[in-house]
Amino acid sequence: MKVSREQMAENRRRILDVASRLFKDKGFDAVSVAEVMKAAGLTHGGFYGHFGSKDDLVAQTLAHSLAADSFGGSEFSDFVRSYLAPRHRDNPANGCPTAGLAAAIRHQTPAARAAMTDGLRAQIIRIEKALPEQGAADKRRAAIGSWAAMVGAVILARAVDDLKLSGEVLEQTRAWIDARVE
Amino acid sequence: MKVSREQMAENRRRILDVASRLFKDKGFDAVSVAEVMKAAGLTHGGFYGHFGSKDDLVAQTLAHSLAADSFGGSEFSDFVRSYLAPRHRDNPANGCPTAGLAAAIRHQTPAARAAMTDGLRAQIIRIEKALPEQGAADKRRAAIGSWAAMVGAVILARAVDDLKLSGEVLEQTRAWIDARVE
DNA sequence: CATTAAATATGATGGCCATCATGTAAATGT
DNA sequence: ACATTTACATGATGGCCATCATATTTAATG
Repeated sequence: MKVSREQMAENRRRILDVASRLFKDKGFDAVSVAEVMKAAGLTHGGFYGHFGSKDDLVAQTLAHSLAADSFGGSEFSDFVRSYLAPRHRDNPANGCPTAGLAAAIRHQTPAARAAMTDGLRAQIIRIEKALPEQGAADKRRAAIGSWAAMVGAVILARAVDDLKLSGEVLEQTRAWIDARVE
Repeated sequence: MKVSREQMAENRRRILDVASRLFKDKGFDAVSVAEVMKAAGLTHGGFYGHFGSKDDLVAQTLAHSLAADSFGGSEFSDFVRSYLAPRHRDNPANGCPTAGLAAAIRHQTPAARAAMTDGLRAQIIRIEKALPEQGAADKRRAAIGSWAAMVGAVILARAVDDLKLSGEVLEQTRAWIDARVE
């Protein structure tokens, strides 16, 4: 059945939101188009009215979710603390799309890689701005280095089986970044 | 046809080697059992004589490849330099299994996670030993922090579409780690 | 109100893949 | 040498999934 224009726009938004959470939670390959549509409260058939293909959904979902891949204007050290917290490690579905999906983007289409590229560029600039005063060159270096460490630490903490080791990775990385950025 | 005991052992080793390269290159999901066997010079049918399932292959491949996830006893800063080099970024198949596979391990079996856990523990200790003199607590912190940054930087550098940004991620992360570890 | 167009639903289709069943021939042990 | 075991090959099978074809229903239009 046909739905109103706004209903359709909302459906589309819901598909993207739901896809973002599912992809972050289970990975691109483990999520079927039908599963996304069902989670959005629709059936699989209507999917191709919104997106050209699953690859298209992946790319648009990335652009959609990376646009908000940010910290809420908080102090940098607070951002690091919450990013490297067990709560974030344990909730990939609601967490940072870079931590959840960056490694999988190598295997996606050029459009998806382009979305990731834009997202990374924006994130580096956001961190640069949030960093304590230093020279511009040092600032960029610290922004890139600390972001790499944050992303790497969350990925490692999520990969590991042992809660103690996992927590140590988060906490030591946090302290290590903090010491460098003070 | 049956083959000799040594032939069989060599076949098994070749399957693991080939699987390691393929998994790192294309990801667990994108590599089929048949593809692994073919790359090893065999047909798909014999697979289940060596491994109980594809999941079993994944777990054993991880244990196999993470056991060697090391630097050749070199100076730490040389290790960082070669790890964060374009050559490593551009050759996932021959590269570090942690950088290539850590993020995917969340979606694998407990046995795979256990292999990753052991691998990470060992790698942290290797780095601690290679680090310049400091207090033991500082050493562990620096080992974990710099390893997280290295893994994160390679993952980001590989995710991104723009060679300049990708190279900048590698080089700035290298410089950032170097400055902290001197 | 009647007509049209469009958004979803329902229901194929074809391909890929993990796994299994069975055949075959060579290696091993006696 | 022979019997037996066994590593591998060949050839199903069943399930899942992306995509498509077609039907249905209702918003949009005038």
